[in-house]
Amino acid sequence: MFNIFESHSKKMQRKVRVRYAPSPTGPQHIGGIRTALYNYLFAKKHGGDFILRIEDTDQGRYVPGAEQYLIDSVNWCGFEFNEGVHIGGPHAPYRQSERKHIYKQYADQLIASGNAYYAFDSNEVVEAKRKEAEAEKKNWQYDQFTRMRMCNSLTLTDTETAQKLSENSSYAIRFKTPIAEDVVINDLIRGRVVVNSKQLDDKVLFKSDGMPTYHLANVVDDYLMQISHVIRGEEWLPSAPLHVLLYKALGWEDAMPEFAHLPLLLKPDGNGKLSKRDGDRLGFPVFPLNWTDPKTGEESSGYREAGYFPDAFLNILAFLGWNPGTEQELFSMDELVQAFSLDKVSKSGAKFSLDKARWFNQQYLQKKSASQLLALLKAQFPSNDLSDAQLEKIIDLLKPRSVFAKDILSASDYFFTAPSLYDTKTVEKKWKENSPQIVQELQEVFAAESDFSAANLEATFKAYLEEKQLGFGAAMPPLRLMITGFGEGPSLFDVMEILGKEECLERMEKVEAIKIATKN
RNA sequence: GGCCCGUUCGUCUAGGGGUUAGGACGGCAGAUUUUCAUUCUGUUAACAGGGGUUCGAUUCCCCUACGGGCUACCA
Repeated sequence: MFNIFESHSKKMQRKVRVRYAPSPTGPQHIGGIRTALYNYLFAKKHGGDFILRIEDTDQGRYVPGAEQYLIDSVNWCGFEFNEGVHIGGPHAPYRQSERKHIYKQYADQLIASGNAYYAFDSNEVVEAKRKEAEAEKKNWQYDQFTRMRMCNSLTLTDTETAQKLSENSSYAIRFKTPIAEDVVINDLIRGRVVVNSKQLDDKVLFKSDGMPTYHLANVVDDYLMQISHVIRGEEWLPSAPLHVLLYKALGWEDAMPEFAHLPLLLKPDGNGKLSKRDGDRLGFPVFPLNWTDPKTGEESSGYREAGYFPDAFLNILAFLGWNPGTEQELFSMDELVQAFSLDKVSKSGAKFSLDKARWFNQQYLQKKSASQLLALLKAQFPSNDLSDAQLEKIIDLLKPRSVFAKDILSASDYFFTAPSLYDTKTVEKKWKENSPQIVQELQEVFAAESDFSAANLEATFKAYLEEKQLGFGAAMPPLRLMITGFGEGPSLFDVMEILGKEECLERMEKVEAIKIATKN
C-alpha cells in the first residue's frame, strides 16, 4: 500500500506529456480528432506538452497523405502540437518507421530477461491451428497453454534455436505472458480494471519483417518520450494489460504512464463504432476535412467544406463524451482548456447528432459580426457595386435565418439580381385578382417618395393601406413576391432600402411575369 | 464462444441512498413578427429487468438482458 502511494505521488509530480499517435492508414475521422483534442486540452490544462507520433509500423496499410491530412485537420480546428513529425522536437524522429533501429534492442532485452521468445511457426501453421479450433467452435490462441506445443525457443534447445537464427529462418518475437497473474489497470476514466494474464495471448512484439508491432513500439516510445498520460480510445482497453506487463518486464514500472480510455463514437443508425468506411453514408460528414482516397479516388466530405466553423466544430467535438458539469454549452478553446477534466469524460459511447451539430454552428454564426462574415463571404458574392456597409446590412438581415455562412450567400440572390422566377406556392396562395392593381398603385406611391429609407417606406406603405382600406395580407405578399420572388424573408422595407428606388420600381413593373414564370 | 467496458428522456448528458430526476438538441403548443427565421414562454419524454443491502435505492452489491470493444506477424 505504502509503495503504491509513493509511486502514485511520484507520477503526479511528473511533467504532463501526452501524445496523439495515429496510424496513417487513411483520414482520421471525428473520433480520432476528438481523441487528439482531449489530449491537447489535458496537456494545456496542466501546462504540459502535446506530441504527434506517427505509428506506421504496418507498411502494408500505409496511405500517402494521411499524415498531412491529420496535421491539416488539427490546425483547422485551432490547436497545435508541441513536438511531432512535422516540427521535430527533443525526441525526434517521431515516425516509428524512422525509429526502426530502436526497437530491436528492447525485444532482445526481453528475450535476455526471459520475458520473450523466438517463435518460428509459420503463419500457415498458426492459421491452421485457429481454423482447426474454429471448426470445433473453440478458440485457439498462441498463449501460455499452447506455446509449449509450438516451434519456438522455449521448445527448441538453445543450439537448435541458435541454428535456426543463423540460418536466417523467419521468426517473430513473442511476449512470454506471465502465468495466471492479475494485471491491474487504474484507468482514470473507468477506475480499476483487472484482467488475469491467463486470458492474454503471447502477442507478437517483433514481426518477421523486422518491424515492431504496435504494442512494443508504443510502449517503448511512450517510455522514451516520457509520456505521462496515455489518453486513447476504448478499443485499446483490452490490450492495456499487455502494455502494463511490458512496462514491468522492461523494468519501467515506475515510469509507466497513467491510462485513460475514452468512450467510442458510435454510428447513429444502428450499431458499432464509427469508422472511416462510413464516409458519407450516414448523412453527415465523419471527417473534419474533405478527403479523396488516393487509390480509389473516392471522395468523402468534411466539416470544413460542409460549412462548419472551426470553433463550432471544436465545441461539437468537445461535447461528444465530455461535459463541464455546468449548463454552459458554448465554449471557446481557452474555456475548454480551463474547464476540461478527465473525470468529466463519460464512460459510455456517444452517438453523433446532426441536429445538435447544426445548432452549435448556428450559435457560432449568430455570434459573428457582419464585418467578420463579410470578410469571409465578400469574394463569393456576385459582382456588385454595393458598399461594404450595404453588404453588411444584407448579412445582418440574412444571418438570423441561417445556420451556415453559405446560407447567407444562397439566400442573398435577389439583392443582386431581379427575380425572374417566382415562388409557385406563394403565387398560388397570395397572388390575387387585385394584386396587379395593388402593386401598380404602390409603385406610383413609392415613385413619389424621395426618401427611400426603410422607415419612410413602411410609413408610406401603411398610409396607402389606410387610404385603400386594405390589410397587410392583401398588399405585403404580392409586393414581396415582386421584389424578391419569395413569400418569406427579412423585413421587406429593409430589403427595399438596400435595393434602392430605381431597382424596386423596376421590379414592380413586371406584374405580368408572375403568370408565366414560377418556381418551387 | 472467451475476456473486458458500458446502460438516466428519441439524442447528448447532469445528478446521486430520501430530488417535482435538472439542462441542451429535436418534437409539439403559444407569444412576438407583414411573412419566414430569430427571440421568448410552456410542453413532451428517461433511471433496462430481477434479486439483494437498507427505514429508504435510480444511486451500493450480485445476476440477467441488451449495447459496445477486443480476441492478427493491423493499429
